[in-house]
Amino acid sequence: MNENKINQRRSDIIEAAIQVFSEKGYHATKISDIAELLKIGHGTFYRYFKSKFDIFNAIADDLILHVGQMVTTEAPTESNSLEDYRAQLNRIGKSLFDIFMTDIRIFRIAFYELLGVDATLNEKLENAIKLFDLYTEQYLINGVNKCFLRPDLDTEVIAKAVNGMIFVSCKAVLDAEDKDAAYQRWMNSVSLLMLDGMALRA
Amino acid sequence: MNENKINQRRSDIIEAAIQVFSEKGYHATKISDIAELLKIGHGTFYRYFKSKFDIFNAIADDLILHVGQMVTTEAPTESNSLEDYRAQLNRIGKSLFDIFMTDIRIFRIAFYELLGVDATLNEKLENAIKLFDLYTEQYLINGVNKCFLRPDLDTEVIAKAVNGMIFVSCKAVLDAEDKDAAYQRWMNSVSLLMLDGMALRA
Amino acid sequence: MNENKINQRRSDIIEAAIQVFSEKGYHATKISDIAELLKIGHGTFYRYFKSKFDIFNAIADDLILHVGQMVTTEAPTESNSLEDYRAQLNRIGKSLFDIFMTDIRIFRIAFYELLGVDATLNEKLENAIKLFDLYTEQYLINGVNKCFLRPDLDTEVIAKAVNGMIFVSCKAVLDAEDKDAAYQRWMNSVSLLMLDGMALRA
Amino acid sequence: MNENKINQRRSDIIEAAIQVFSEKGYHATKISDIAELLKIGHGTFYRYFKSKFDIFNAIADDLILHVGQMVTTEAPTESNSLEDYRAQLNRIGKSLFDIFMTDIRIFRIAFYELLGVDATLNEKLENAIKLFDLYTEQYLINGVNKCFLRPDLDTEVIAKAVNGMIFVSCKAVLDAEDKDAAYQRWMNSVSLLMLDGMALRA
DNA sequence: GATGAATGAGCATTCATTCAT
DNA sequence: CATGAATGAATGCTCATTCAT
Repeated sequence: MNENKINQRRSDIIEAAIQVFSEKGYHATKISDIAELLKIGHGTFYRYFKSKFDIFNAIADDLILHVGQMVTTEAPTESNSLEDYRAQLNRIGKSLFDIFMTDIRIFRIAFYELLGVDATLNEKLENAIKLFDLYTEQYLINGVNKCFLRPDLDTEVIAKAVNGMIFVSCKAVLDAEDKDAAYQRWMNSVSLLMLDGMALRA
Repeated sequence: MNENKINQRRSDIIEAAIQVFSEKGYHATKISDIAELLKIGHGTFYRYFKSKFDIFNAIADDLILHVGQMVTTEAPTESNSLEDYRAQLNRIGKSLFDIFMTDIRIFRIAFYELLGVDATLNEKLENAIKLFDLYTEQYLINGVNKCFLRPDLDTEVIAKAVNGMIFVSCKAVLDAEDKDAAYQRWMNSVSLLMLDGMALRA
Repeated sequence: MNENKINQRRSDIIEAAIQVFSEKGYHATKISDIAELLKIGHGTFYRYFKSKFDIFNAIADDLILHVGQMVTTEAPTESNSLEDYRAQLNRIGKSLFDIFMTDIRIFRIAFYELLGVDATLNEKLENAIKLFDLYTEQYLINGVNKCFLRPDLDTEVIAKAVNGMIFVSCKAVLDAEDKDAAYQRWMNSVSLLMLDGMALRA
Repeated sequence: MNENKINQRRSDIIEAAIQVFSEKGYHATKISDIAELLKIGHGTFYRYFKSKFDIFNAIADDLILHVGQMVTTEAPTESNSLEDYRAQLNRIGKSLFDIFMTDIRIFRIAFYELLGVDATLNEKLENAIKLFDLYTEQYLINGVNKCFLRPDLDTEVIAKAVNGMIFVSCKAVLDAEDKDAAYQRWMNSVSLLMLDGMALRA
């Protein structure tokens, strides 16, 4: 069997596994569920993955890889003005939404399942989040350096808070019926919160 | 055995269950783990709770109840100026931290375990969050009405975004060594983000 | 449940396990076979033994213990003449036959199953045999010292050869219909071989 | 593919199987282990042997055949004196050692694996041993008839006892570092035991 | 009420064997 | 003929739950 077919089958199994994991959760998912979905023998699963945990790990790694790639695409020091920054924020938000919107099920796994399955996975997710936090902080530091963000920002803490908002946004947009409209609403509000605050200014 | 003793034992079991669930997670927790911790027979467990799921549900209900109570303590319409509002924000934040700081294990369960165990529980948590979002929105609406918050706020979306930040904050503070210091840093940054934004103003 | 009942049940399971192992062999024995024989749930088995290997090990240890006890009962330096020695040989042979005759199935396990299941078990059996060889050698050395056995005996090798004969004898006697008669025949021949040899002397 | 090639491949597979069976034991040996050793597809195995059991049987048959051939090479009635007999004993012992020394792995299979795999195989081995016992008995009877062995020998029993010693010897020699030296020691002791006995004679 | 012995449904995983290519 | 992907029967083991004592 050629390389392509093997990879195809592997992908099919991952695809089916994502489906079942996102529907039933890790623990309630039986290998036979995944196999049945593909109409293959459940022994076949084990030709492609070592164990149930193995495939879950593979899915998690994929997810984390995607997020990592996304985050590194934009250079943190690129923007030189508040306007640049707003635009950049928009691009980042868009990419993140795109990643998850491609497959809502992945997001569901990331948030409903990744934690609590296994200490290793917890750590993996924590590290991914930490990485994401660091990148966000770079943007903030850049803004402070370029003098378009407040000089007294607690960048470490604010980076995490901002990312918290972003994750909530992702979830909300993905749960919305009209995702484009939701995306606009959230983007506007998040960017308002981040840059301008809610207080009415004279 | 009188009513009191029964309730005492029930509480003991819940206490032990919280301990074990937060350490091992729902699926890895065995009823016998809980029983052993209390030095009772594991058959006894079933005289107080119908099933493993039953007690987990009870814990979740408790948690959600606490959050609900906290939220309703403050009247959303109380503050009349930005200063009042800042103060109120601080009180709300404090209460929330207090709930979770009383028992970090509860928080761990809420975030690491509640999701993914069962669809019913997911829904319950979603509802609690929705409730919390609604309350937060009331504060925003009050601020808009009283003219100390921007009139064009998308209160529904912003409420959710703000709550997202708050949850991230709770996690961060609880994970910190010096929780009081962390609380101050986070409270300052979150309230800055909420009210003033990061942009440097001329 | 009191200690006695627990031990009783444990013994019952061992008894049933010996039965099934000796009939079907280790690998072909299913835990459920053992459980069915006792009309107990197969989960019950695991209350008394950690695993299939665990109980097999327990049986092996028992067997080895018995042999060890038997061997140490007779003092190797007791006999002072060829006549004493013949008598002692008879006693030793008798004990060994007794051990195995109590339960032919144990013997079958020792010879048909103990080897090849697991390296640890192989080693255990080898050690038991080595021990037995050493004891036998003590008897030979005593005989040489007391001058009723040839001074040029290669005691190490001969001890092993003698024990080889003894094991073959055990097997033969146990397989015989009339075990008492068979015992007599074998005992006579083995002791003749050991002490006098087959050659006709002038 | 011509007959020769087919037989060659069959032999190769048997050779590899002996290797793996003797290393891992029957049950722990996977068909794919054998195939991998030969760098052939494991499906190919089934073109030459019906099943895992089939090849094991073939190996066992081979082994038994070899022993049979060896035993029949020497005519039991050849020796006419004790001296002849001693010499013949040496030749027989030598051939037996040779068979097994050619391939220690075969011996390991014979002793560690043949028993306990399957009732049919057990019976086969028993028959081979029985055959060997019968031949040995012929030598004894010849010795009695030719009056160089005691007239009162229980030839049936003694044949078996002697063979027991011989098997133990084989094992010991094969396990020894210096096999030639070991062979000498064992041969001397066994032949002493057989013909002369251990007792010191005046 | 308390206990913990008994239970068996349930599931991950292995591997001999088949058969389409 | 050779291959190795696919298969699924088979089994050890866990643990929530029951119930006799």
